[in-house]
Amino acid sequence: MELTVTGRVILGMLGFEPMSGYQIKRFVDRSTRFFWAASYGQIYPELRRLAAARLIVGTDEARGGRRRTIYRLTPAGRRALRRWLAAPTEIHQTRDESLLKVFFSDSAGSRGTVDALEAKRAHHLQVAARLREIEPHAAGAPQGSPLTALRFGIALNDFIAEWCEQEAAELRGTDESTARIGLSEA
Amino acid sequence: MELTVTGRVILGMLGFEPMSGYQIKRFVDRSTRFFWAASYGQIYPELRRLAAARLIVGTDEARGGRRRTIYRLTPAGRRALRRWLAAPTEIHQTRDESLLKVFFSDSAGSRGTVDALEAKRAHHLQVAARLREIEPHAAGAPQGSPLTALRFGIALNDFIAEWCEQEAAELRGTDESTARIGLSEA
DNA sequence: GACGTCATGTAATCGGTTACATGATTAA
DNA sequence: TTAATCATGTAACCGATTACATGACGTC
Repeated sequence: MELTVTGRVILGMLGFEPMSGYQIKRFVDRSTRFFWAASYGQIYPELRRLAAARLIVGTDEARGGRRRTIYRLTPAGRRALRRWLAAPTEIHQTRDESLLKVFFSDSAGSRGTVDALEAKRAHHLQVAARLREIEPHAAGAPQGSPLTALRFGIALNDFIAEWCEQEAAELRGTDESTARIGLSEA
Repeated sequence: MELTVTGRVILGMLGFEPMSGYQIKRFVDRSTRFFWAASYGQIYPELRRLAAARLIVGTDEARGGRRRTIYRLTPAGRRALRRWLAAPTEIHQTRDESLLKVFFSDSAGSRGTVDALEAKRAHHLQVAARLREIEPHAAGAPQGSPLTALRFGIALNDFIAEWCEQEAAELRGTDESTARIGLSEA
């Protein structure tokens, strides 16, 4: 029984506490979304697969006329979660379109790279700000390892923004100096 | 005519110089692969679509008995490339399984987070080393904006490795002190 | 009554990978 | 002659997103 990473995310979420599919989706949207998103179209079918594999069990806990299924880890599910956490991570493909634009930015003329770096910087500043909005002291705020991941996200986005800024400044500097000695592009 | 990002990558590659599908694949494997991969199963069909949209043209340039189609940008293709580079970037979803493990690492016991951070650190050290292997002074080595992207990759992976190391050290410290006063987990 | 939220689900589609097939050329 | 590389392609599959449908509850 091979699990998808999204399946493991669900196990991880249920490791915090029993939840419905809807609650998992909300939780993901407020936390892992920044480094691992999930949609209903993944979550509900995956919950069924996990239940079929006896890694989780769902109990009907309707609220009034609203049906609701709360899922919780089985002992086997908790073992699977621990096994995944202990196993070497094999998926590492990244997709960063803004870096792609930096890579190709020579095709956009002499100011291309500086523009691409500034756009990338703006994006990461925005993400860092949004991550900072996640109150670290309110009730329901991240603690323990989720907090570590949050702090990582903030540090990472700050770093990227700063790197882009410095690099852009440097490129603007060399651009100016080549302009001064008459070597700049038209 | 909406292009996929992989389609733009192909345009970007052909912006450097005319190439065959095979050469594009090799180029990608040595460069953008770290932040945007592409397989033959994407490249060849995409080349056809781009040719059908008149953004690139292919000319038969067989070498001996080996057939070969070299593609180059049309003026419209170059315009599309520049338009993409100038447009705001809309795709920003990241997938980082090793960070996911940090996020959930409380479920792996008291040493979980430290272990997850160390695993993440090891991975990024490895990537940084591989990026450094890309010789910056040999012929065919990255220059201009590709070099900027390479230096970004190195700086980024160095930063992540260092952050993980410091965080792990700090956590080990607090873990020890709680152990000393008798508050550690079994 | 309308809107927002709780709650569950599915069908169509998409972007992408994997695995395979074919065949020529070159170097060991 | 064998292996590596050049070169092009496709079919099956997979994970994931999008868009839609359904319906109950709370509140303005």
